[in-house]
Amino acid sequence: MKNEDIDNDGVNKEQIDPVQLNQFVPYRMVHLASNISLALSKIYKKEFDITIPEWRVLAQLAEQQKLYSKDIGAITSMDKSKVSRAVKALENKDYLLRQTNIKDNRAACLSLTVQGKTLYQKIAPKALQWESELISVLDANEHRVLMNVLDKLDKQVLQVEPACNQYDLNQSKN
Amino acid sequence: MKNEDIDNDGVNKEQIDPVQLNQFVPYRMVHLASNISLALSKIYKKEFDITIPEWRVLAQLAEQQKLYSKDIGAITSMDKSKVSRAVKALENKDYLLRQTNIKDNRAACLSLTVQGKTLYQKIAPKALQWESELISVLDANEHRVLMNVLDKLDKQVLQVEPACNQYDLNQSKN
DNA sequence: TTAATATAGTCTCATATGAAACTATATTAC
DNA sequence: GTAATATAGTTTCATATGAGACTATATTAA
Repeated sequence: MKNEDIDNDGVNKEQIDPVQLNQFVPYRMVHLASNISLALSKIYKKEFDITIPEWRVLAQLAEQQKLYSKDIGAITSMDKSKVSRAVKALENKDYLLRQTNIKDNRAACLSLTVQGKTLYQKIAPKALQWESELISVLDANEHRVLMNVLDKLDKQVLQVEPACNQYDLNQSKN
Repeated sequence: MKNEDIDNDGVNKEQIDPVQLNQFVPYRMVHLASNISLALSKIYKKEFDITIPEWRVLAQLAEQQKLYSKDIGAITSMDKSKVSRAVKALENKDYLLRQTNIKDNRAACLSLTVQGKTLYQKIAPKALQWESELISVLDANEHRVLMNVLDKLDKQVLQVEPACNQYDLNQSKN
């Protein structure tokens, strides 16, 4: 044990590292993402009256032309409820067309209407412009490292989680 | 105009850059943060039965000893409703003590109980261990750049947003 | 002192969410 | 063919959220 200091509540101090939230990567990532999400959602909402899930569906369909809800969920990492709601909302606004698959009546092939494509063409430049202003404070190296780090952490976050649920992590500490 | 291709819906293609979500920093950050948040919240919930807002309050009070709700909100970037709920929950579980400020009856000085400090000492090593496993895939340089990038983007995200709300960004494109 | 304003924190309300139940359809096993 | 199982997508339900109304208290202006 590092030292024997006991504070006036009888709790041993300095025994453990304090978690400084400001240097704690999970907090920093979640906090930044929340601000990014908030800023973009305001733009999407105010200027185009769509939500972020709707925007993701729109962007995927603009890129891929035709997709099933299932595929959109897989590509955008949104669960099927979220996709279902976003698709329904876009359809109600006439941005999206469903065509039931003749081979499988459960699934509907989704594509954008002309209005949907037009909307996308209005939003996409703003989204890219917003992103470019955001990352304008990074130099080329920082941007490159960031994208690489995001790739690595995306993979690693899926590896770390189950370990924590199944084993006592402190075992590996001693 | 780059070219004159018109697709069969009459929509001009290749006129605009497509937004590839996988290279779109906002999407990547939000997606990663969501997975991080989900993984950590499962651990906090399963092993300690607390939420992420409660964890943040706990961590701040462990670091600072005594704080007002207002300060915790400011430090952790949580709105007052969220702080209020987290404080109430921690108090109900006897992890936190409120002492009304004699000088100002509106505010309560918050501190951790012995149980609260003990809980923190159990969670903190797990949280740090989880983080260290997460970032174990980064080398020293990547980690350093990441922290620096997070600092820069934290500041910049607050700068970019209002501009988008007030001006047409496309103006600066031409 | 009294009125007007500001502040700390709680509560209400409308909305967003994921998990899981559910419907309808398709596929597989027999 | 029929039963059992799997799948696509919707809906329900319980929970988490932020905005803003609200309560109680404090401060400032007159």
